[in-house]
Amino acid sequence: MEHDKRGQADLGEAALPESCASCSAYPTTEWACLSALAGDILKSSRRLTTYRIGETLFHQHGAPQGIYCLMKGLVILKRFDVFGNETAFRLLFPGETCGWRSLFAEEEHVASAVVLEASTVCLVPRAEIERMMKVDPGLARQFLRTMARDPGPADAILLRNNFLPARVRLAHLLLILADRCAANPGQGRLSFRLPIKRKHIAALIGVGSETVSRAIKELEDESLARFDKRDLIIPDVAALRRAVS
Amino acid sequence: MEHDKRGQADLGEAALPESCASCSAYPTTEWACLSALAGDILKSSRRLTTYRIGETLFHQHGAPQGIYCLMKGLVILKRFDVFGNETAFRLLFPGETCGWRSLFAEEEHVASAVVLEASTVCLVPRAEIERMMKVDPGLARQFLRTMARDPGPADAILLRNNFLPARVRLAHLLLILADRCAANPGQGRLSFRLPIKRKHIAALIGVGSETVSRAIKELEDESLARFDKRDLIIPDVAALRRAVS
DNA sequence: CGTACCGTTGAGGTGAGTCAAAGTAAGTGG
DNA sequence: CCACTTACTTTGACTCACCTCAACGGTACG
Repeated sequence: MEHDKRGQADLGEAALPESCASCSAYPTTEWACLSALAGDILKSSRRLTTYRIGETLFHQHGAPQGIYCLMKGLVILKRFDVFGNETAFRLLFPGETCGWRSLFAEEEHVASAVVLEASTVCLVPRAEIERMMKVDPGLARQFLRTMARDPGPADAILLRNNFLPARVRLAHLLLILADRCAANPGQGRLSFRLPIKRKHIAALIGVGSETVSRAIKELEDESLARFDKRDLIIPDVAALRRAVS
Repeated sequence: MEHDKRGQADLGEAALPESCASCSAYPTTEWACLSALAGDILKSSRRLTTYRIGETLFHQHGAPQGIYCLMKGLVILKRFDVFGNETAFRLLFPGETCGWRSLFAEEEHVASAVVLEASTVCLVPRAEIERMMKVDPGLARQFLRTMARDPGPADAILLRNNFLPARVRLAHLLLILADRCAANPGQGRLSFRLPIKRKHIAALIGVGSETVSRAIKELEDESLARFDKRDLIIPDVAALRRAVS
């Protein structure tokens, strides 16, 4: 029952693939279960787009167009409430898809998908998803699994829990990010580069960015982590995990 | 794109139904889409159980047994973290199902389902769900829709938002409950009986129960609501909604 | 008629928000 | 390549919302 490791694919400077099956993101996506027939629908219908930092795949309150498949880059899912507060609840790494929740709910988007790093994204239009599901009923099962495993809601319980102090929530986020970003996610020493800015960390754990600064200092004072700009060293993952549980 | 009204079915003192199709909860469940063939599987495999207050349908960390279909009563989904904090994120009303997330994720339960009112529940075993999905691919689509529309994550953004004061979060919860519990959910005056205790309100909006008491008084001071034990009167729903957005 | 739980109220402490300012990095254009 | 602008990060001082602990009345239930 361990976390699966989607989005670890190293896409490097892969050329734009001719077919989806040859895309480096393909094996970790839901499409990997498709038969050749449905695969052809996918290949011929997907629309490849590149996005620059700050652009959005879709906006809160917009109508769902299809499913977005991140080939390269980094995307954050965030939501603005009526008071102007900004809440982030998910990072999207290469090899992951987004946009499916509102598509299957047949409702407007409740979040915006904002590009944090220059990204290459394929959009699979909704009509073709319908067709593929008819051809391959397994695709629905696959998305059922994806949605059920969506870390968003589960993480929220750790990351946005009012009863947990900011320091602990930050630590949880670091552990989650380590799982994704560290070269060798083990139990001992571990170092990696944070993929996001302080303010995104703040939005993910539901505090102000000043509080993130202070929580970072606390972790450093306890020797649980060392920060140097975006570079992070966790001397002892097990110790960090113990400290927050 | 409005909220659908599952769980409004008035089950009264319905006798235990012979078949699922005649169950008062049936029309609002995912099973409603089943063909006669799959319906037979459902009918012959479901296991009906009655629960008393405080009993649980399933425990956090337990293995998923199947999907629970609430015929009568009230269930709360909550999660305990390592610090002993208790966080509730969903109320289950008659005609709704639960247990599907961990089932489809093939992971252990991340929450416990605790009975708040004496409840009548059918368990549909996982093996039969597999069989029904084979016979009726539409069932997978139906659960996709259910999961995508799960109000839990969406509500969490309103109810457990650190940036919103307790008073506002409480108001949001009242509006959500009004949608479910009020006889005539309209825009003007509205009254209904709260289905849950103060401490459950507290767990749902992520504050202590003392804070709930104080937030209640604040709403009363602003004449946005009047509480008398579990009985609630909202003089002007539109005004309340305006006050929190 | 106890016993236990629930709900309210009070007093006190504190974590984190807010505002403001300074330091630091990252772009931008000449 | 440097001056300049802009965005990001950190730090401090202050305030406040909410947590915690504690006490009390009300209610349910055996």
